[in-house]
Amino acid sequence: MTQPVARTRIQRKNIALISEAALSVFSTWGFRGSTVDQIAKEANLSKPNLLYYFPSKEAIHQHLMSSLMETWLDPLRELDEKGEPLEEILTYMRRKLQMSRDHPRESRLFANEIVQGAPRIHDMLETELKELVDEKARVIQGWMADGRLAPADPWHLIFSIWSLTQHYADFDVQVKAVLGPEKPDPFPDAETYLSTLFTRMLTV
Amino acid sequence: MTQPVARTRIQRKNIALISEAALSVFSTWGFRGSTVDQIAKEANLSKPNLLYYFPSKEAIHQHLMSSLMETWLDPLRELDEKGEPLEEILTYMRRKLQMSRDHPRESRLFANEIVQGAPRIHDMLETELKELVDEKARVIQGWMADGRLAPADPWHLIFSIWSLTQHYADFDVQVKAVLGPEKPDPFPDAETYLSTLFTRMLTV
DNA sequence: CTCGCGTTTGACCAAGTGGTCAAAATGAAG
DNA sequence: CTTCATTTTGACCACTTGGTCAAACGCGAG
Repeated sequence: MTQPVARTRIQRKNIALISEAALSVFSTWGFRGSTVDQIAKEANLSKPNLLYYFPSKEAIHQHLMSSLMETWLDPLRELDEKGEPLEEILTYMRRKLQMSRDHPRESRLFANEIVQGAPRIHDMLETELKELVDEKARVIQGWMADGRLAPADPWHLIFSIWSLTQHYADFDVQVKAVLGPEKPDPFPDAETYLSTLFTRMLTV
Repeated sequence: MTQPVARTRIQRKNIALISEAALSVFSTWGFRGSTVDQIAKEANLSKPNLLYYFPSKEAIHQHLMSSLMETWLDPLRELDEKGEPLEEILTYMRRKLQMSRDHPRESRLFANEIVQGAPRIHDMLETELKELVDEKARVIQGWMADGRLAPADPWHLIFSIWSLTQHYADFDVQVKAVLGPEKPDPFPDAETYLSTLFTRMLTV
């Protein structure tokens, strides 16, 4: 399944260049709205040269998606059954918010893909993602059953963390337009607001 | 500014047909990912015939966006200073959730546009949208100052209502994939969850 | 019935699309 | 400094794209 990683220095460098460029382009225009020329130009490579490293536009996108799915799910994986429940969930929320701040392009790449029906990652959602969410939802359910968190649907709780945190990356233009130029960085306020929200929601 | 409305029966019918088709196509593929051919086929018109009613792909998109922006903001406009605060906000949330259920394509159309940097509606966001949000945020701020709602940043409160409700339209594929086939309609649970969330958040 | 205006269309175009290929340039190992 | 595999490129291709246009169609008022 997994191909042997790039050997030569040049290969490593160019594959990294292409990934970077493709991330920018795909996250801005979506798959169908992006062109190989755009990606090549952004990576400072000629189009045939780019296609020497990846056989097709599809392949670039697949490469990006699978290498990103890993890191994207990491924060949820770290949610620890043995930790203090509220603190675990607040930490998860903060990690996700941090990712929206530090990796907005990655967030938008997923957003684009999913809004447009996730044709290229639908399987991953139904297997890998579903299994992880189900597992963690049951952990949260356990905490609630033990009276350590106020009761609520744990699946929708997870959805709400995703939607609230990713909103600040995916809809960043809208957030900035509404808050205006005197509030160029919404993240500090967002963190305060979201901490309050989930604390009030989950405190017994 | 506003063109005289369609005169003949045929014009009305075809403009409606095109709008319908364009909504489906644009909301699924984004602006750059959509083609005039697709829209024409979806509307059962030939491409030149479609371009007889709208001068360009851009024009169709603009027409859609401006006629939608209206209805999209209506629920927020109805938030009434004189009403019972918590009830007003819960009603707003429910209306937005209802729109996600009943008009997911409209929601995705906006999502696509904004995720991709809102190049065609940026002005509207900074003027029309910002003014409305500022106005309503100050109303909410007043309620909080009067001790009728628990304190919280009203702008981020509005963002959170948007993000949470639209999530069920925009990321519907993901939600359905995670919940699995035995839970084909997430909306009833979503409404319960969100009602609880905002009640706990805002009750003094 | 027929005339004119609104409507529809097939054929067409230039530009852009994803992708190929043979040939040229370049690097690293001996 | 040679040699050979790796890397890079210009030219090219078939197809799709947004958009045009002249000609044909058809509906309703007189």
